[in-house]
Amino acid sequence: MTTSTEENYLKAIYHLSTGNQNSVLTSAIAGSLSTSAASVTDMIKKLSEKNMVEYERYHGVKITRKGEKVALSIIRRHRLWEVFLMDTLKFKWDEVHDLAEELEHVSSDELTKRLDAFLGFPKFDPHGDPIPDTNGKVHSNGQVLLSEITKKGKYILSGVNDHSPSFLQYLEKKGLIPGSTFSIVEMDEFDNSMQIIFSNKKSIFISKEVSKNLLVRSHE
Amino acid sequence: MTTSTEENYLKAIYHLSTGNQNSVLTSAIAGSLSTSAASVTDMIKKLSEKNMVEYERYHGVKITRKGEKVALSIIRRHRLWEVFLMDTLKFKWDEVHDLAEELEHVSSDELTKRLDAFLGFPKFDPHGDPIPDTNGKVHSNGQVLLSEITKKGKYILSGVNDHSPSFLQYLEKKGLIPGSTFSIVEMDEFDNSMQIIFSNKKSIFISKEVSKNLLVRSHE
DNA sequence: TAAATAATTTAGACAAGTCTAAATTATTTT
DNA sequence: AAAATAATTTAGACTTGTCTAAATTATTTA
Repeated sequence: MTTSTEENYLKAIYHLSTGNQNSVLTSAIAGSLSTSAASVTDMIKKLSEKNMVEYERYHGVKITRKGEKVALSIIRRHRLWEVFLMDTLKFKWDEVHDLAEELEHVSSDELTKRLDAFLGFPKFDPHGDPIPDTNGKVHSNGQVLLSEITKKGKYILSGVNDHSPSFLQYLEKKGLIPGSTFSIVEMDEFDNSMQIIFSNKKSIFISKEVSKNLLVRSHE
Repeated sequence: MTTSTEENYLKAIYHLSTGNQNSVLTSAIAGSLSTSAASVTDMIKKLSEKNMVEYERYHGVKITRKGEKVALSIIRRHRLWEVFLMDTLKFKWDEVHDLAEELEHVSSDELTKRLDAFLGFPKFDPHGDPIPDTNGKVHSNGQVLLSEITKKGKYILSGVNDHSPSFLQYLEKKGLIPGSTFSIVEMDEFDNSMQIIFSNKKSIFISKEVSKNLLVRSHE
């Protein structure tokens, strides 16, 4: 089986892999998990032994299908618990991430199955991120990073990539909540900032720092 | 703070203490946690450093008020999760113990508080055991071990001390579910077995092995 | 009460996961 | 393409929790 620690490494590697065809570098994993590069190297060897990742010395790792399945099952649990914490226990969206981080490691497929049923088989978590299904498939959902978008138009905020309370509180203050729709008014080539306008005519500026953590879908 | 392992030791020591004024012996803890006496000695020293137990070499430990508070807060979480698993997720009563054993270590007082409110502030878990309140008080509830009872009469099954699936399944088969009422018909001095009869006239024998794991209250 | 037995503790080792500092390999700069 | 810099790995150590085997202390038996 997998330990909680292994699961956290696999999640991090999975997240760093998406959108990105290349190998995931040791330093990226270390940064993401706030640990040392040396520790990452040790764990990578262990995961490689278990065929969860393909490891090439000095060149990072690629997650295997087996490792990806483990990662997706943890992400599935995480997002279901987030729905539970918000919908059932009425936590706020910036409070659920850390708790879900603990609950996701309770290892019972039956529990996950029943929780899913109780919640009414939700397809997205409170941050708008899709919940992988039992077979480890994600409804990719046409999501793109706002920072990658090149043409103006109407978009809907469908998810976030940074789940820290401070970021979520910032978004809320600005009116950027999953499901909110807006149009891009202007994009600045130099600093990659953009100006957007909501349906209520309120307009705000968004820096690259922010837009690279926002997932959006085209709206009509 | 306390680790999951420390919490499990404190729970075990607390349970072994109740009803029993004496010190808890190393071997009893080792038996209860299926670990070696040597490991118990090591952990006891650590808990003693933290003033969770009073330790006297070769003579076992007594739990302190501080240690007891930690134990009761874990037991509170455990029993609330059991209620959640049965009432909300529809697990059977012999399936909830092991899951609650994992969930109880998720450390958030806010989570416990909201779970409690969501469940409607239950006072007993599905096995009939009382749920300690936030201040670490247990409504002792007049419970006595069936094996300690000396006079015949009517009793109500209010809890169990063995939460293993096999024991619970055995009880269910015999009709012994929390809340069931029965009268003691006969008590055998030699092997400490007894015969009881339910209100529906069905009668069964109960061995000492079983009665020492059943908690009852006098019924009128 | 002395000998035998049982319980407990100590000593030394191991596994998982972590760290810092030093050595190695890649990459970038000039 | 060699030198400088950056990234990665190795070496060795530490912590938590565990174990077995040996030594010590308590308890029981005769």
